[in-house]
Amino acid sequence: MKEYRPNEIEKKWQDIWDERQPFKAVNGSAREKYFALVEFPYPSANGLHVGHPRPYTALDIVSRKRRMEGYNVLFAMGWDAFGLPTENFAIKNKIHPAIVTEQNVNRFKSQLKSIGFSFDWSREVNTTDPNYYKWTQWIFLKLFEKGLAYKQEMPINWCPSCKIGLANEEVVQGNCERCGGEVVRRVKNQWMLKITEYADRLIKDLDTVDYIDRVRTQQINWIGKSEGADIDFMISGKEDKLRVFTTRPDTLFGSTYMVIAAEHPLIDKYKDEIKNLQEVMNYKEEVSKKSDFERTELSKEKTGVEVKGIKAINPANGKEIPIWISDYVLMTYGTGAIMAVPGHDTRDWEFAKKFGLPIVEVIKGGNIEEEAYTDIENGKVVNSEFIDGMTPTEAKEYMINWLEEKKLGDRRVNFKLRDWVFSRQRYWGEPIPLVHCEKCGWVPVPESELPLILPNVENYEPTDTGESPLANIRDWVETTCPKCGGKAERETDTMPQWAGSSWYFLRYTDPHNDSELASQEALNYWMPVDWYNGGMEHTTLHLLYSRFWHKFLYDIGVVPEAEPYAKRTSHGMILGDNNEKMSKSRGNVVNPDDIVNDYGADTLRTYEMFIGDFEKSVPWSESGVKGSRRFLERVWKLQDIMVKGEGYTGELENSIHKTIKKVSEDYENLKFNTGIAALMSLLNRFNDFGKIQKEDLRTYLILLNPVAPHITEEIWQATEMGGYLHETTWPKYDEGKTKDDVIEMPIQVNGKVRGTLTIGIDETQDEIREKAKEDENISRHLQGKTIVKEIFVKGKIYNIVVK
RNA sequence: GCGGGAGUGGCGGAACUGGCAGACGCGCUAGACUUAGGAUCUAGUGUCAUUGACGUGGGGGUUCAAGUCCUCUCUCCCGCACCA
Repeated sequence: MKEYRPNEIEKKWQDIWDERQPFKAVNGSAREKYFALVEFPYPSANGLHVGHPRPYTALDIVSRKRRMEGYNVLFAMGWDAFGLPTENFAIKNKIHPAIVTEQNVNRFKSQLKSIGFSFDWSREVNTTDPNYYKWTQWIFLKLFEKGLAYKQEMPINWCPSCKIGLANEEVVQGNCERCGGEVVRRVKNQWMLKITEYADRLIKDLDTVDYIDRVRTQQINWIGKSEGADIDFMISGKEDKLRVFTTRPDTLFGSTYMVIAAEHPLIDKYKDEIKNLQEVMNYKEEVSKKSDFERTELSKEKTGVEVKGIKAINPANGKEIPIWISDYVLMTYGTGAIMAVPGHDTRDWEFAKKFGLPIVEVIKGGNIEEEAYTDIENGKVVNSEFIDGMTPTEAKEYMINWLEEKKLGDRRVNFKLRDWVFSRQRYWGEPIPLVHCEKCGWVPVPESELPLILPNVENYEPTDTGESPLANIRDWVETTCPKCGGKAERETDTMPQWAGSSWYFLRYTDPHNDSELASQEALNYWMPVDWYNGGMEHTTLHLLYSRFWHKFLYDIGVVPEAEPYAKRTSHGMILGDNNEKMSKSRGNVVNPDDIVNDYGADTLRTYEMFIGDFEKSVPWSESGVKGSRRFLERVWKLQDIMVKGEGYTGELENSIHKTIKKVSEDYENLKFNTGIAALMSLLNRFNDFGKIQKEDLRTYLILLNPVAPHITEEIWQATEMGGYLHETTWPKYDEGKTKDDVIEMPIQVNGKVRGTLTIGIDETQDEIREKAKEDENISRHLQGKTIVKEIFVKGKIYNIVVK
């Protein structure tokens, strides 16, 4: 027998796969389909790192298994290639981002190929390809047409010294990453997408799909539906109202002051009557430097300023209460103003304590001297006139009706979810296909003119006015209005990277279609995605954005299903061997090329699946890699112990059936680590027994094939199993042969194991009790005691309780 | 801070629905083979302790029985909307 040389055999099989195309997905097939999806990567200049292959291998295993089960499988790959790092790299190195992208894609592709994934490469997509982004732009125009895209003043991070807008990531603790100067927030008119219009459906339809719990709950909480009321507080002495949103109208009588966001229009409106306007404006200036995230941090000391000169009236009891501004109230949530109930809200309580504002108890049940009592399930309403004695939940409902009746407010459902800021003042993104005409306003570029090609520029740096680099290309910007033919200017902002990644899986179904984003037949056949695996970090943005777009496409009749993904799972991150996140700066990045060269792709794949719980993050370990290589060496040597014989070896038969069952189930349930462990155990069993027959090996190779496709194909061929392993069918097991007739049952005395008995599966409790009494060790613990209770769980345990 | 998740030997992890904690692998120890060993094979390996006790981040509880359930608590990781 030859030595195991992974580099040779892996190249050999990859060439055979390229030649024979066994992983090609077929459109219009009569076979049942299976659409497996992994998140397509951002092709960075650093190349692949060992974190990438983890999810890819997992769904490659599922895809390979499905093909052997007879499915027509769609498993493809592409490139999410627009984005900031490429642009920054291009600026720094004076290379066009398209060239940088091409280089990176080539590198990624050859790396992925060397690992032997069964992607259908004929369906490769690239978000920066005009034939692709034509349809990204098309979807945007449909959103615009349906009124789901609108312009709004939104803050951006602005570096006054570099004179450019910065991404959040480029702001490090309030300072510019480039020059270190202080970053301020500056408003800019930006394109927004109304994802909030879909908020309710994005929650509700989670019931129709199979997402792992943590993804589901994180999405629900991110959307953050809360039910309550909008309440109007009169401004004292004016015919003007201040509207607040609250989830606790039951505590209205306990509202002793109000807080409005620093940006609230009320301040501007009454600036002549505010006695401490300078102080208020100074505070507003301070707040404008902070992000929402910093502003709402509870741990920090509360800050705020009273707006002197104007007061509000609590509509429940007519009392006059002060108005404050504070950074913990955000203009982006609710109405930008709150009624503060310090007795029953933690942040209000802290604020009131700090500034000496009155705290009134309106729900009995806690000690409001010590802390806010926020329980809505328990307690009784007090000090609240007509709702005294109710439970908070009853009072909430009563108050909402009361407010509506008195025209003091309305029932209101609010979402934490905010609309999607869709504009970027950047070069390397899809141009937004709209032109602005003095007469006609915003007019879409006609569909026939799509794709609107991203023009070449000399300089990719954003302009010092905060516009995108495209704004400098005057002959591109200046155009005519498609509607009236008059002078018009193009939108110069580009789309965020999320745009292209919100629908890429649809393109996989029909990647070369130039008249539709994908044909109806292709979408009807392939959608929805049967299994989508990706990182937890994409749960609230990418996953939600793509569900939103898909629902929109469903509403306009482009896609056949309301939900894009039938099933969503998530993998853990691979950390460096020092247990920290892999990063260039930490110097702990492992390149998969090195592992493939030194140990082989099959070893890399096996190790990544065996490394630990697929759903948890795990540190990389080079010695663990060696262990996986050793395992494959031992698999290779199975050829040495093969003997003549028909069917399974009798003594090994039950173990084989059990392993088929275990491995088949584990591959379906993200339990790749225990699946491989079962294969290792069976290997040990084979070696202990000393000889195996052809059929034993045959089944073994099929079970291992999805994890280690090259070595198994090679052994398959070397042992003349016939045909190709990738063309064979997945083995079946006989349930009866997975069960043992005789088991080792632990016998406990007072809950402690005092011995194990070998018993037949059908033996009765009485029989086992007698056996237990005969056992030396067990009987010693029963000696001189009386049996007070016996617990017998058939096939599991027997516990004798004595006194 | 808010939202989500995780803590089990020296290390990665396993444990179905509450039923023998530590499968499988790494590492380590001893032995065999070998000119050699960072190769391979064999045996052992939770801790302490002479037949037993202790042991799943920590405290309390429920139960015949708890890694698993309840309660309080500590630590770490992910996300927070312009990184993808």
